[in-house]
Amino acid sequence: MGTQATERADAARNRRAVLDATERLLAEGGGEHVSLDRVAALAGVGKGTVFRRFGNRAGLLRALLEERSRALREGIESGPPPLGPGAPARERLHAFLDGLGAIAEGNAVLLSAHEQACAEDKYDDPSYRFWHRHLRALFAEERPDLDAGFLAHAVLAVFDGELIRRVTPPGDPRRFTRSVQRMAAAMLGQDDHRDPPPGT
Amino acid sequence: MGTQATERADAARNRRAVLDATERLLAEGGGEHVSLDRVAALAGVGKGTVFRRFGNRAGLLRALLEERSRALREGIESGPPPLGPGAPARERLHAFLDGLGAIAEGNAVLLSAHEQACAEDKYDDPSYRFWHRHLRALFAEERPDLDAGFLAHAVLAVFDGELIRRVTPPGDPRRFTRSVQRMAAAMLGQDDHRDPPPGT
DNA sequence: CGTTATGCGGACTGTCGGTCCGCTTGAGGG
DNA sequence: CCCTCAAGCGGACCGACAGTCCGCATAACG
Repeated sequence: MGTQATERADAARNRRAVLDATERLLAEGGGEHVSLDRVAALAGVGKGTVFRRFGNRAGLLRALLEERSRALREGIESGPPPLGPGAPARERLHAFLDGLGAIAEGNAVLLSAHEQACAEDKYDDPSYRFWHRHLRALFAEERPDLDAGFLAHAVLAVFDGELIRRVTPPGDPRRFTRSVQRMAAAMLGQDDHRDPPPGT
Repeated sequence: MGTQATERADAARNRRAVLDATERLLAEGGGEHVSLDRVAALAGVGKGTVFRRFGNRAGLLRALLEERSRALREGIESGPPPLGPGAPARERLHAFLDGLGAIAEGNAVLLSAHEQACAEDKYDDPSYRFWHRHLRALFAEERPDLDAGFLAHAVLAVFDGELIRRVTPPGDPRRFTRSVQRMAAAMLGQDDHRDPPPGT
């Protein structure tokens, strides 16, 4: 990704211009009227260029989303704990949801647009699969008795742009993230972030 | 709903024809190419008729969905326990998810199409709001310490047509429902469907 | 059977995602 | 410095679709 091995200078420039234009349109109007015509016009390139670079509408939005989440992905794979490997599953889960929640809260409109565009092949999206694998592994480690794969889908299902907008009151931008974290904790069991239960 | 106070006979006939045609198109091809042109053609009516009756694409799909879920809704409001009023929250929750899960499993394609069409005003849909209110009340009753409203959204978020298709293996059509029920039980706490905890 | 307003149909419009192909231009070798 | 040529560009073009509109048909009723 990023810059291809051999990418002509103008191609790279256009790539950025298109991405920036998309971002601006998303920020200005509601995400719904981000048509590819408009993106191309605002970026000052032809429509064909957009398609050659990103394949289709979904690809364009996905590229933007991946740009936003690359750091989180790398942090999970090889960063320091508690996000990266090494911390207990509960803490990694908390850290992961904190990071993903922040991205989602800051890009709710982009998220909606992407969901819309991806129709329903979003479950094949590499990013989705990565988050899902990670969550599944964490759940499986902590609660081998539950269906970790399903719980992972359930947690991700809540990352819906419109829902995030609805549950985020003005003046408390991290409320969504906290709700998700508490829900995930509830799924794992009562002992939220306290010591192990007294039953042992 | 149903039949308006004064509805001309041909109007009622067309209404049914359109609904049936939509159903057939949904069943045959994948839900994506259920264009209103096609629905009108198959129903043997003009396009204008479809729009006059249902307002728009989303309205058409919603009408079909409401038809499918009317019985469940009535059962919740005034049917016998455990679905209707009177049973403990845990049991009502289980019964509700059983009913809603059955509808969702049997109408996954319709569900996808509806999500697609509703873009993101699905949270204003009367049906959605009804399910949400019900769930929220049940959660609040059992776990007043958690954010019942958010949990209700989280449970409903999982009712996604494409997800249902993905997690439903051939030969186990109720697997999705069971997964949802177990997840909801986990949200409420360990004592799944057993007797009250020994702490009392 | 006459009257009327309710409902009908399908041509029409505007927009969008996506394709295609002739032209331009960056980049490297002579 | 210029020549070559493929990588890249742009925007005309296409088909499909949601939604509108208005002249016409007909159900309902006395």
